Amino acid sequence: MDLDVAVLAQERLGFSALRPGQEAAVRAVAGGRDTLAVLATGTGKTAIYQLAGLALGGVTVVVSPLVALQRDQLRALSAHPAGVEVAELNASDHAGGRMAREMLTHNRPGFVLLSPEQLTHPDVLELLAASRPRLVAVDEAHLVSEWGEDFRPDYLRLAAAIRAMGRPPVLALTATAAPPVRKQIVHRLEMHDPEVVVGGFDRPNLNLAVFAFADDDTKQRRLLSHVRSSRGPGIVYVGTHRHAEELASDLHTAGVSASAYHAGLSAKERRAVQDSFLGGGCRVVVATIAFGMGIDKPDIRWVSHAEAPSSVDAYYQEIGRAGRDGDAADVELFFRHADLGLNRFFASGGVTDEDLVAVATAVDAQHPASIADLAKAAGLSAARVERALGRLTDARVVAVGHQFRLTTGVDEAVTAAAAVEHDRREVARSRVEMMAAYAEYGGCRREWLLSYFGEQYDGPCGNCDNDLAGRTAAPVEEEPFPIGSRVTHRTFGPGLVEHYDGTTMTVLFDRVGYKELRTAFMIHNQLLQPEASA
DNA sequence: CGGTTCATTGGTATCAATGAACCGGTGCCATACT
Repeated sequence: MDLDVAVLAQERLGFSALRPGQEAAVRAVAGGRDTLAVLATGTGKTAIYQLAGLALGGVTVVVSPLVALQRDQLRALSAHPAGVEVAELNASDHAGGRMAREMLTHNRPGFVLLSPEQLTHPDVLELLAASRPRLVAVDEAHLVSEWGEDFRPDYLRLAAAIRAMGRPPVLALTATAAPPVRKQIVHRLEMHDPEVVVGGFDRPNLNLAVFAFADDDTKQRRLLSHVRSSRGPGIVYVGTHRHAEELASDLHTAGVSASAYHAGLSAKERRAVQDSFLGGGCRVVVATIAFGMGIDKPDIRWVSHAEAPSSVDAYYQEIGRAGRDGDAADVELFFRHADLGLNRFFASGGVTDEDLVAVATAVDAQHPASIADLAKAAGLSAARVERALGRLTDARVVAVGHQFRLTTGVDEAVTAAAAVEHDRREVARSRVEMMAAYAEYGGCRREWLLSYFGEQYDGPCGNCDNDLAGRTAAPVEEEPFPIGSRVTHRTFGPGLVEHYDGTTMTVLFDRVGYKELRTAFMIHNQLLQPEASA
């Protein structure tokens, strides 16, 4: 398909230039291909689905995680007179819902913004299916992987909803996704032979540093004085509501303009903190992971972490909010090994074999039509049923149509789903351990982070703490397999060589996640082999 | 996993010490009340 994306952008949206990643992604989608675009914030991801939608014509369905984001996007889309309609569809805006319904019933071209939950309403899905959408765009697509498992399970049912809409091309968009997250997105959205566009992860203006502590009191004191002497707007990420309140209050006492932000606050309070931070009234926000998505403040000068987040992916997402204006910004991790306990706890929670048996049996015997029916039949809470159903869906042993059905026998389904759950837990735990590996790394931190995201970079970068102190990673003794090559381990199975550090190597295994291995041991005992090419 | 809270204990006044139990992050949505 010979589509002049630049001309389309100019004529319909008034854009004079497109970024390289944007053009490649639009071209692929407009040509009818499923596309995963991993592009840095600020690349204009909205423009990608907007242009692709205009090129394909008809209705574009945009799945977006937060009502607040939908509203921002609605504004952005309406700002350019592209000659099509834009409407949101959610529980909090009846007028918007009416607009969307009207647009769909009368078959008018345009964009419909909604949450994954909306697609579980049969009437909404029917309405969308009847309009034969030409494109489904999934924004913040890493959430398919991060939130689908236990928090917002309807992310796991997107594939079924997309099938019900006639399976138009799927465009998944995200700023941060390491290889296993990309794989998970492709798997769960059932993307066929997708075009994968990956832009650069490098953020050269971020100065990376880690301060390590054994003792919590010392860490808290150092953090407090660090923030007191900081300059310009900044964010401190903490692990719990309680810490957010305490630190904000301590800072306030010390004369720093600081506010806490977490999901325990009322919508009104959260709004006030956010507005004050954006407007410059409040200089420091002490926040849990609730804060950040949709916050587009270019001059955030620093981001500090009082506790390590649950993965390097989450860490990179959070520090990525600093220095969007391109000026230097300081990014500091106050690390204590014991703090990983909370993350290990969050990573270990999951689905028991008993739950899988109960749910699989109920699906097989009754072909329930809804989660509520299924919960009643299995004798479990809806939340537990959702989680178990998620593993069965991941294992591809349950079919979702008007009713839930197993595609195999009960025993086989349970075995397959239990294997999925086992691997999921291993991967989640290994992701927590990678956070410690980053904190304890002795060489160029920027090089380490970029290799985590599969990007080649040769340090020193000269602006991380290790480089500035003249520290270097232990020399790599041997490098038997090239970085980025596929290998097979006798027990861990196939994986990707990520990194070498002194006498160890890091491999990302498909089934069990990240492992740090003794390089010499692997070779001597022939535990690792290059993967036989297919 | 690790911290905080709360009840029990001991030995007879208060309270320190011990250990068990509990809790911890993200947001859609619907429904039932003012």
